[in-house]
Amino acid sequence: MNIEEFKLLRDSSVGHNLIKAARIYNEFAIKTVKMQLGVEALKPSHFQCFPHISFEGITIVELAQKMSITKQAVSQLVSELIGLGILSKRDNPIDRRSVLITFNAENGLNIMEGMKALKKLDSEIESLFGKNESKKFNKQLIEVISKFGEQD
Amino acid sequence: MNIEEFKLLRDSSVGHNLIKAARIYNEFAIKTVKMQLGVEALKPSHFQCFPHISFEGITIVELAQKMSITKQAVSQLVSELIGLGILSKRDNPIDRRSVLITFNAENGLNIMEGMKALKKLDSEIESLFGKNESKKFNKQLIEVISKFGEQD
DNA sequence: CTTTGAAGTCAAGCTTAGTTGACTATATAG
DNA sequence: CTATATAGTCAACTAAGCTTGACTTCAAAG
Repeated sequence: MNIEEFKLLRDSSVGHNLIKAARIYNEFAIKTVKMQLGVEALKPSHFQCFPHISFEGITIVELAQKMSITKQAVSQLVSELIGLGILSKRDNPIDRRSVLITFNAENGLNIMEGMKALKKLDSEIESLFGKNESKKFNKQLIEVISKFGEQD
Repeated sequence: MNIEEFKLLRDSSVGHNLIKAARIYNEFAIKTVKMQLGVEALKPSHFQCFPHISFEGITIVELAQKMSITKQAVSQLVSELIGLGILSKRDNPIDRRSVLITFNAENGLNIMEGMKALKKLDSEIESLFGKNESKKFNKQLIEVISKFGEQD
């Protein structure tokens, strides 16, 4: 392999662009949602919780399993998010040791604004590519996930 | 927005899949290159150096600028990579304060094996999508980067 | 009703990936 | 020749994002 080959490889790598695109998109998304929620203290790690929080509620231990981190770490993240008014906790009627974590209903409007902001980002990708191409792009991402992924 | 809408949004988000695909691909790539290089001590942060290292050589300060971190941090990373036999240092003939960092020529074979392993991953994406679709996918990633990115 | 275990919390410590400040050696402008 | 600036290194510190271990409270099996 000579220098030119190396440069070509380095600059044309799909993998490299995949990682770079994700990093840039993620930074943009965090900035956008923070602005929409008006919560400057929101950290990247907080975002990892959201996809697993349902309106029915989820326990700390279940959340920890889904996020593949310890329940102690989750406990910390959740208490921060409750402090920020984003999540809330209620007793689990069928097991008084555990609690059910949900989005904070009183602050529901803000959450929805945040979700809408994310949706808007998604639709910006859609308008960038066109609807059909955007769907195909998404399908390709899912293929990459199942090709190289083990869990989830 | 009701529960079903929320779930749909959460699971179909292109952005979410972009981030997930990149994370999974990255983990897989690091594992693969580590195996090929036979260097268990290689850390994710080390990978950030490679795209900026040319065969002509680059100084610590230049590398720091490209990576957008301090020269002190780069100095640390580079000395680790030299310790691992991956990079090497030579005097800069036109400025004796600085050094030129290159890939280690004596260990060149291994580096090329690592590069080939990465290239193989790329070609696995290509064979997953087909050549034309793969090119389009790459072009779309570049569009995302320029849409949401500021620097680079 | 006792033992065993699971849910959650508190506190301490760890790793990664940096930053900041002080220093040495060399370059360069005047 | 001197003053100032730049390249690199060393060491100490910081922040994020965890883990580990000890503890309390409740559940559930015998």
